[in-house]
Amino acid sequence: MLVSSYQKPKGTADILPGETAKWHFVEETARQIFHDYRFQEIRTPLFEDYHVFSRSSGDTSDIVTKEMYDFHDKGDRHIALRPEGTAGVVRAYVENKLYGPEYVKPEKVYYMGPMYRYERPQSGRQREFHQIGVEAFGAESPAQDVEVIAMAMQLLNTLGVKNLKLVINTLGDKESRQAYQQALVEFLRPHFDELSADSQTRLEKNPLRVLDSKDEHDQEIVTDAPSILDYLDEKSQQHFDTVQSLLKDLNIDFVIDPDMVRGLDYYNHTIFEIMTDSKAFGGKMTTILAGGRYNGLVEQLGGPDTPGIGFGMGVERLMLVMDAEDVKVPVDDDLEVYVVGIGAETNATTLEMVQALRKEGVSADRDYLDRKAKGQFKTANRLNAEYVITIGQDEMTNRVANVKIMATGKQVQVPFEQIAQHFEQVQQQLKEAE
RNA sequence: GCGGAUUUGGCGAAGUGGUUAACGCACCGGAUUGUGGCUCCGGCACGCGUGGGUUCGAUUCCCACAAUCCGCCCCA
Repeated sequence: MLVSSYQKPKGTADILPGETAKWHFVEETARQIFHDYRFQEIRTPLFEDYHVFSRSSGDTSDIVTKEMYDFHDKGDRHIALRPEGTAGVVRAYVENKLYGPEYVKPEKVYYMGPMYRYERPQSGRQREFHQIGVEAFGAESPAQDVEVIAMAMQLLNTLGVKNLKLVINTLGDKESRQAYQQALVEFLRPHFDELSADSQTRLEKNPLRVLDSKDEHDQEIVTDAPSILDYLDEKSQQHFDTVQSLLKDLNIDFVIDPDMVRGLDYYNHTIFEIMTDSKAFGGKMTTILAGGRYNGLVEQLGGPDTPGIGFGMGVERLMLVMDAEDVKVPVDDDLEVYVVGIGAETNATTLEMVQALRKEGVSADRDYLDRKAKGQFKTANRLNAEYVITIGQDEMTNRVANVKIMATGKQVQVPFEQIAQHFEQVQQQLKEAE
């Protein structure tokens, strides 16, 4: 036997035929729900100019500084595989001038596909992974925030994920955020020496990140830190209040976590995460979907001042949860008819038979390995065939085949023509004869 | 980037410094020259992650590397 020396790249995964049904289920469910909310699909490149991500995500974010899967191509262009979906979509929105007056606003789009981050693989984390996400451009209204959140909740509910916890926060507008950041730095600076090394760095580069430090002592210090909620200007406060009241109107439960921040720098106003304590992650609260508002990002990437909001969901993580909760995925791999041919002379006839059945819309298959009748029946049984049609010398002569109902073992003779043209009638007759 | 564990056939899993690497499952064939189950019989690793080293001899000892899994950081 030839020993394969090839292995998939670290952190990637093959999605095999047995698993794709689950992917179809997730993707089709998402498409259907997005359709109902009037979001349309957008497809953008898997790679972009490096700066599309570095400028949008923030030069100090971890994604840019250590997780970007980037390289220089033969034309010495600095390319990066997309680490997340929003930046590329915004770039496409701007480049194709989807903000133009001929488009109905808001522009609502969704995407699904692979994302890339250069990091150590572990449970629920790969270098190539998949996200399903949405973006809505052009609406500043809190109702748009709530629509996006409600759609996310409906998606996860429909997919059978239990124990969902919606956590929201606001970062306010630019001014509010700056005022808060200043207050936070002033509060933290006296504690600088007590902070963990990581948080000391964060204080320099992105002070808000100190808030969600995992370090216990950091957490103690942060307990008394000022809250963003006390630094919102009137407009920001009003936006956040309206988001909350609309969520209540829709009976969507949520909690506010004023310490929640985001890994990407472009967010402002409403940010949210949907978490679950599924046993897939050892019962610890884990985020499977996250998003927020990013007013200003479109402008940052060269477009007109345009508000936006969206979310991204990690598909592999979602599926770990679905597995743990034993979500039943509809599988559509049932075989209706297996055609058994006996003897090499039946080769053409059995092929014609399966083709005729397929043209009727019946799923049909046959043997391709020159197996004997017994072997073919075993295969039909393994494939869970509903019917087996047997064709041998006599059948070819008389143009009448044996049709066997595998569940009962009952077998009847049916003319070729009837099978090839009206298999549905054959099925009907067999059922009535039961 | 740091730390831990693991790596024997398609899958699970024994095992030993020395002629043919258990066993189970799955699969293939036969008993039944045209019919699914059971049973019985037979077949199925030029090979024990990769590369070196020690040795008369290595899957078994040593070293390096890789991959996988898990944790930290961070995140979906």
